Amino acid sequence: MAQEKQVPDIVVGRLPIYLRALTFLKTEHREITSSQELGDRLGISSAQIRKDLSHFGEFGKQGTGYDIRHLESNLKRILHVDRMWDVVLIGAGDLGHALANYRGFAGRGFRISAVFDKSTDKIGNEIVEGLVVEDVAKLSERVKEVGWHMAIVAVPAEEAQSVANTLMEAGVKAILSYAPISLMVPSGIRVEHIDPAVHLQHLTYYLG
Amino acid sequence: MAQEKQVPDIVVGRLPIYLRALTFLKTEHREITSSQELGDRLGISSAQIRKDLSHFGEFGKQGTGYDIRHLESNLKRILHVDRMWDVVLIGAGDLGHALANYRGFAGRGFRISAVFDKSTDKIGNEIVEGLVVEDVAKLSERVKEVGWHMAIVAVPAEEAQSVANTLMEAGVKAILSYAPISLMVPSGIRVEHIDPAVHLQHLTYYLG
DNA sequence: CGACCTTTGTCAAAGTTTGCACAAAGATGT
DNA sequence: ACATCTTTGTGCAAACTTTGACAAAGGTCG
Repeated sequence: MAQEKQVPDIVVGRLPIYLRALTFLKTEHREITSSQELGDRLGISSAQIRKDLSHFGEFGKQGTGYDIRHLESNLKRILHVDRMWDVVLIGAGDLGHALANYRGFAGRGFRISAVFDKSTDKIGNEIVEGLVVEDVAKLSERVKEVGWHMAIVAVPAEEAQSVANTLMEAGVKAILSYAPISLMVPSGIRVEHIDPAVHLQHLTYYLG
Repeated sequence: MAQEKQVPDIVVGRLPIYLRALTFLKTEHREITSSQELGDRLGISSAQIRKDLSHFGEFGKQGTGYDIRHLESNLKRILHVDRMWDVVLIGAGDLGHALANYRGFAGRGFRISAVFDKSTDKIGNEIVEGLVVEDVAKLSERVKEVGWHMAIVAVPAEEAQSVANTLMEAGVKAILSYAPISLMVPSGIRVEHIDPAVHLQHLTYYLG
């Protein structure tokens, strides 16, 4: 039943979680797992995991479960992270710094390949080995020249929409935004938002 | 219909987004808005916004819309951010640094009130004015003493589960984790995960 | 070999979430 | 004062998502 119909976005959103769990199991030198075990670890029902995976093919073996490396490589293929994506980062503040230095991207398909900021204090600085902060005024030009498809926005709320507009106009198709506003984008462009205060507020609701 | 039945978690999860949008409208010196306008800005249908809010009471006025300050203060009350929450941060790496320095928490109900790390290089450093990194070995003791209810975990994957266990054992009820693993927690404890690679992989699915 | 155990992939049912559509209430403008 | 416009809150139906259950397939072990 490989992708006859469009796969629900909510299912797609769980695949990276499954992939992460498989990579973790590998660090424990495990070779085989089951929907039951994955579900227990992730707090998801085993039926849901089987159903989700069934949208893309048959990866398991009855009576045994899933070969971890096999399922992992299939999920990487499905998510298109069986290649390396160059990502452009806008914002070289504390957060931009943390992202540029984050060691976790490489093993999961991503490389921060350029950093932009508007502050003259930061432009020209080598934020991390081999990565010099460029002037955001050159952003549009450089995106068109290099052809990046993905960007991470780590600028203050006031600047985020205008940076996003520049990126989209220059051809970027997917944005991960850390700015505490909801970016408005036309259909065809995909955005994900990360805002720690939103998550904390979701938690406090239940703290009564 | 104020909270007769339990409100779905998916609805609760949208409230902080609504709250953020209202705060943003205030920066534009707006006083009134409508479900239509909010929906357009957030990419959510107006009916959904009205329905979500109706779980908690009636906040709008027919023919007019919503008074921004009135709805904002109600949402703050509902989410329990009409007070300040002290949050303990574990991990004083680049990310911990960015979080400790983040100016955005204060206006939204949160204050990082202590930082812990295991590295002797970091313990004793003043990570930000008035906030000295403490030894994670003292974490349990200090949490029990002070009684924090919320924590942010910004340590490497290998240490995250054990830090979370310490926190829960010491009485923490809600955790925001930046570690790239799914924390296993008993029911009664709430966890939210932030993992940029997960979001990026969700995006690459659609980049074909 | 055969009995028994495990686990997948899938169907149908149950449960949840969203969106339409509209009455009621309030605004606006002549 | 009235017609017209706007916008809420909600009942209902449609769409979507999750779960339970099970046949089929494969493994284990005496």
